Amino acid sequence: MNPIEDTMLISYTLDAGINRHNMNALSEIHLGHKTITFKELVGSGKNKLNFSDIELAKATEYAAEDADVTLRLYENLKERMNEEKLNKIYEYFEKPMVKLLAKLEFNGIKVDVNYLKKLSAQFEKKLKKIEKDIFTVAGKEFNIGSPKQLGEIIYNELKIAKLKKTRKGSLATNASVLENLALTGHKFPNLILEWRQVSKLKNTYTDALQDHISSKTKRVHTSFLLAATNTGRLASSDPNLQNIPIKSEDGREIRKAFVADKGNVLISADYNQIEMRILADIADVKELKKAFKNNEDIHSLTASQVFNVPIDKVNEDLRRKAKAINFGIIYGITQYGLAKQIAVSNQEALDFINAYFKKFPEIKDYMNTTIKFCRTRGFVNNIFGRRIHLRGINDKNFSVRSFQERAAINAPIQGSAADIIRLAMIKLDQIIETDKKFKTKMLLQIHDELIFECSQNDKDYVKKVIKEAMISVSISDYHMFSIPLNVSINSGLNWGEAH
DNA sequence: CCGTTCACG
DNA sequence: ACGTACGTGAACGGG
Repeated sequence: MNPIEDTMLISYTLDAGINRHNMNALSEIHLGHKTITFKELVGSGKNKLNFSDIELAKATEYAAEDADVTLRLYENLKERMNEEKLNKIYEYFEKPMVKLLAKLEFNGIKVDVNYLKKLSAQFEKKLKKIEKDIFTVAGKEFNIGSPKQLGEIIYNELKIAKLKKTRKGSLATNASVLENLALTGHKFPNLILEWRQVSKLKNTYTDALQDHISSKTKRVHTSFLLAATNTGRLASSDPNLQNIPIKSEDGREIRKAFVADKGNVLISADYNQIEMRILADIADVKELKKAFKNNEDIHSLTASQVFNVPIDKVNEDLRRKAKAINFGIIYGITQYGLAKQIAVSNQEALDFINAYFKKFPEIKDYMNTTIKFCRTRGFVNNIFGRRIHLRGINDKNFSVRSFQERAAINAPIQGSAADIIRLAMIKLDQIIETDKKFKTKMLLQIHDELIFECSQNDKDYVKKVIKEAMISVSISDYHMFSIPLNVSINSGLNWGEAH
């Protein structure tokens, strides 16, 4: 029995994709009452007061309104939730997360501050060096971090290629544009790309992370947001620990700064290709389901089907392309998107997509059915019955409508994966609270990955239990999976090593 | 405060 | 005829 209720989470369960879920917004929408905001109460800028300095009568009015509005919202939303039969989503997927995430936030994760400082200095040196080269090539000094100034140099001074503009009409200098410019043989674009990467790592990670270390615990404590995404995923902020680098060489170094306490290890447990598995399940894709049951390499299989070559003749390049197609499918593929991603012509991309749908016709059916359903109902469901609303699905603007259609295809897949890992977290939290032999702390969730910390001595048992729990959520009361789940699990003294 | 860019799944 | 692959948050520049 969990007696705590939360209007924000009820609203999220009912209206994800329609509203924001904070009390002020909900009050205006459902009660037609504009609340006193905290900002109005305490002021802003240099006149900003502390809550303790607010006149008692005013503080009372604010606090009483808060309580009144919350109760009225609860009565209002609870009714709708029961009528629409969404109470199970709220009870089983939302409510248990509140206390659980509080524990994750409270636990925090240790970072090696000296190591971060060393990395910062290293990046700084690298930046200075690249900066010098950039100014030499440009023939003058400018703010490399200003896309406006950079665009001027690229298109007006160096005249590397003809103008590319962003949606809003400014000069485009993003990575994909620069990569194309690099093909002209000019060295400038690659210098910028390198500078961008290193400055990103330094500013956003090695420098900023140090400011987030708690002086009390010497650890970093993120905030997990439970009602921020449309799909059921969590989000993380202050700092965001769900986008710590891993893809580049320099980036991976940053993961090593996340360390286990003395005598402990970090454990990382990843669902393998969970979204492709869910696609195979919801779209009932015979070939894919068979492949997952037989533990086959799914991207090689795709390559062999789409490019019509025997599976043992699939080379690295074909596999890479097939992998991009599989990702694209989950995002609601377009020929333009795929063409850009794997650097082929629009026609070739279209041919690949057509070949793909011919081999996996159930996927095309799933897409059509999902969009049709969404057009009439205004929302889609994931495998557990979570609802995601797509407000613009019938918009008369082609671009808006297409965007919503792709989101409608993606939402049940991404959202089912999000709810599967929620179940795993809830299950593991119960084990943590009840199994005296299972001594471990849950630290982070990164969409398809969980990070734990436990004693060196316990790690073998802990890993076994985690893996078993994550894999077995599939045979729960909520949904019978037609495909097995798989989990990779590793441990080490730091996050880089545990991955 | 918005737009651009880029880090992640 | 659209100029997009889905979902996020943070840093920075510039009005």
